[in-house]
Amino acid sequence: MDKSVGIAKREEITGKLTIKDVAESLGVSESTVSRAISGKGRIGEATRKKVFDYIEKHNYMPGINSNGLISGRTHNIAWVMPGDCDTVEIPFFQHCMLGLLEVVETFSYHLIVTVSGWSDISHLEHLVNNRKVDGVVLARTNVDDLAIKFLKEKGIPFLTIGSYDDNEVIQIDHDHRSACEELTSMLLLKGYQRVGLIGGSRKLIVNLNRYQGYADALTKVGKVPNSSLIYMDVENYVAAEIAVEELLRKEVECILCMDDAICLYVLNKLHKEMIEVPRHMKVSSFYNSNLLESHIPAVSSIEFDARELGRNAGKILIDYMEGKAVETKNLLGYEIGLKESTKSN
Amino acid sequence: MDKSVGIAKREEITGKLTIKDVAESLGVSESTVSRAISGKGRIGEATRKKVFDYIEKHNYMPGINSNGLISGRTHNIAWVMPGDCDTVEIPFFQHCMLGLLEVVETFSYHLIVTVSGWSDISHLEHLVNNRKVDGVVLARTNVDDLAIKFLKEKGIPFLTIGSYDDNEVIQIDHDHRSACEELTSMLLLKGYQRVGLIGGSRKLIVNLNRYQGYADALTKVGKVPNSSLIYMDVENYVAAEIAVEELLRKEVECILCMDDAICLYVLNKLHKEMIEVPRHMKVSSFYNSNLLESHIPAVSSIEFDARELGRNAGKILIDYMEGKAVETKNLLGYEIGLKESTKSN
DNA sequence: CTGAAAGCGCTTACAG
DNA sequence: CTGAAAGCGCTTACAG
Repeated sequence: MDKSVGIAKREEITGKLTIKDVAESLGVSESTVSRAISGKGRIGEATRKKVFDYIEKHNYMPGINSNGLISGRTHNIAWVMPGDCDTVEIPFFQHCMLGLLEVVETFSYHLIVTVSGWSDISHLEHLVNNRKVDGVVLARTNVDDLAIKFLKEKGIPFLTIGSYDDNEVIQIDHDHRSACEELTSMLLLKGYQRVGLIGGSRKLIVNLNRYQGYADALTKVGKVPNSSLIYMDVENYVAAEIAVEELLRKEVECILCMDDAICLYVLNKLHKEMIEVPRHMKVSSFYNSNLLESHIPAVSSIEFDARELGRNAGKILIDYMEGKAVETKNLLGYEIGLKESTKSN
Repeated sequence: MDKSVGIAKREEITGKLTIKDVAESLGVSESTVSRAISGKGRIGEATRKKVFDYIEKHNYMPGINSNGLISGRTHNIAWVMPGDCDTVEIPFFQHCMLGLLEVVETFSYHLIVTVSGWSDISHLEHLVNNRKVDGVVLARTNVDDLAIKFLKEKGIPFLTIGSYDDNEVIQIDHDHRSACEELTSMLLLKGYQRVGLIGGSRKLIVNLNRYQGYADALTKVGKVPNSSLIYMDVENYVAAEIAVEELLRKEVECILCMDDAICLYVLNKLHKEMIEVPRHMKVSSFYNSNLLESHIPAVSSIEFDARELGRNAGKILIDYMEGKAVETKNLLGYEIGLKESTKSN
């Protein structure tokens, strides 16, 4: 077998055709070529065809930079993900991005990805300050979000995936609060009296909303959230394990998990403790990623369409950038999937 | 509660500061300002400071388009994912992209994402033809890859994640062939005589490589791959179910799955059939995503570092774009994780 | 319908 | 050390 290893070195820069070259070769003016290509302004059909044939044959392509210089636009949109996203968020962001990409590309925009941290938004700043983008989509909203503050100050069009308590910022989100309320209510209705909650970081607004939904459901039936059954800021297996141990001791009948990563921890811990689901403990998740896709028993959870969310986000932002009036608060629906894991005995 | 809904409409375009404005306000020439900012050419320290103070205070930022016009570069790199990527690939691509992003941003490039399909590479074409990018990274290699053909023809620097049988294309990949060979060999060594293989699409080069590795291992011990125990192009649950049924009938002792999505299907089917793993059947995967992360029993598989792959990809491409000589074939290592699912009884 | 000219915001030899 | 001028590749009034 020939296992020769190759070495590549870049030689010349491909000599790119300019509008001037085309004009000269064709014996017309640059303006004419420009008009032929853009289709703007009056232009003779014959000339038009001549130009088209030529650029087709010689593979002329307009330089985006020149156009950008003139229009002052880049036709780029930034997609800003958290750099520290965890297991559950990865597929969510990916689907969301794919949906966003779909509509953004339909409108001839391109998508520049970047990451930002809790306290470090330097990449976003670079992108915005260097005017590399016309608009920005934030993939997540945090409490006291630096990126939002920065973007507001800059006055650049932007939209957040996730809610934010500011009527001036354009935002789109699934209705986590209602969804969690509804799911919790259903469980309460099934007669489960003692329901524990294990949730993630309270720096994420989505978790705050999920908590609210849970609390709303309790309030509706005249209960008050019992803080001794609530564990927030659970972000790793150990924390989840401890929460489960304590909830077990407190003899809850059902454990609500704020997302699938937590739910996975919980299910593993219960398995370890030989607690059978749903026979001895009901379990439900507030977010349906693919993590639990094939878990046996199937886990009850709320189903959201991340891709559709991304599509909507793109549409709204582009509308806004093009001067249309858009609503600042946009909420998308969900579905509740009651499965095996919460079945009554 | 105040539930007023907001409406946003974009008003004026923020009046952006140009180098001319700065020059006039400071009573110096544009060239001077330019030199102060770029640091190129001789410039008085006093002037330099004056300019810096001013742009700091008034928040002047250079227009990327102008610079691009002059340099002919965009400082953008394209990240091209398949639009149809499945469950296993999503976290892989995400991690890979994050690694790529890391190094690309270090070198002051930005990353433009786009998708391409089997037969539709129009978005990539648009990006390249409009000179929006200086280089391209292909996230996956297909058999008869249209994108590769297109990029070669264009002469734009690019790199593929995944192998490709062409010594001219710069490529980086995990060593799937060796990895699969090694894992298969280990299983063979454990004494499993009849080993079945269930694999995905043969249009993906990675699957071809994995198959090769499996075949290599058999060859090494003087066996020939038994085609009746090999099921390729298995891309959904039904196909996997059929494959498992047949392998069961053929009394294999062990099932090798080419990736975690297939493996998940297989495990589910075995569970349905009440076949216990590893007691009655050994199961192993050739790729370790997070899909099986918490499966009980833990599943043997090969572990790759997608993020590191992305980082390396970025470094190599940038080196190449900057005129350095780079190897065209780059292979990364892996680890074999033997777990519960392949334990002998 | 087409051309000459000015200009988008910046950089970079070329003179001072 | 600094300025005036030309130019990057294109578009768009303004004349013809």
